[in-house]
Amino acid sequence: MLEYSVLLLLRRQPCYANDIIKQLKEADLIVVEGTLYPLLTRLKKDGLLSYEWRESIQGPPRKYYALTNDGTVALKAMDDTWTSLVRTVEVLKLVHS
Amino acid sequence: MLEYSVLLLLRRQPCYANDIIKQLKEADLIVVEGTLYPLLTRLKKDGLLSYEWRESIQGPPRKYYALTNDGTVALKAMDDTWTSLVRTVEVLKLVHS
DNA sequence: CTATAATACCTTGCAATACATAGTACCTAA
DNA sequence: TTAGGTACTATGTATTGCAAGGTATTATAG
Repeated sequence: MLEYSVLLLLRRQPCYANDIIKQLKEADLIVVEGTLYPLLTRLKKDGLLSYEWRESIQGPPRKYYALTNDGTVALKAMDDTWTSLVRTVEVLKLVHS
Repeated sequence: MLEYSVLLLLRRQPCYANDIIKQLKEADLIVVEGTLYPLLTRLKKDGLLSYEWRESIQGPPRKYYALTNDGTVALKAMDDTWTSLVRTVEVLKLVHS
């Protein structure tokens, strides 16, 4: 689900790690560095994300991650998976109430 | 989410492992023995489930698991957590579309 | 010029979860 | 008494998330 959330975020525009953490927090999802960095590295390794270095106004340069074509395809698949999971829970709620 | 699903199932009536696997499959959730048994043991250990042995028509006796009071309380909390997660994803979908 | 603080990225170790696989125990029927 | 089906259990592995600590770059204060 976190992977899915990150891809959703990056659909709009490239972001770097702290951007992502901040935006997830705005959606009530608390994620820390130790979780996000390995996740971004993994998604990059799997070809779903790419990154480019951009200089910062203040501080060291940042890795701005963006969706690749494969990432867009994977995101569509996750859309279906997520929808299916939500539906599963709905069914369980209804049938066993 | 699987934990949540199992508690939802057991809300209606006590079930044993194969019952649960079958009913989850009917809701399009594939779970295998190696996953479910440790999960049931854990929920029992945490006091969310109790079980009683019942004889079977054919084969060895079965452990029928049921929600405890603590389990019912935990289920309510999971309801909120799940609703929150679903809402989070909805927000991410809308804001970043 | 150096030291400090802030920012950004990365690594390591641990715990929890899910799976594959194999194993044990019980019951019925041939 | 043995074979097969059912039910429960145990072990090892991969993945995921977190805590904690570490490295590198930049700006600012002394």
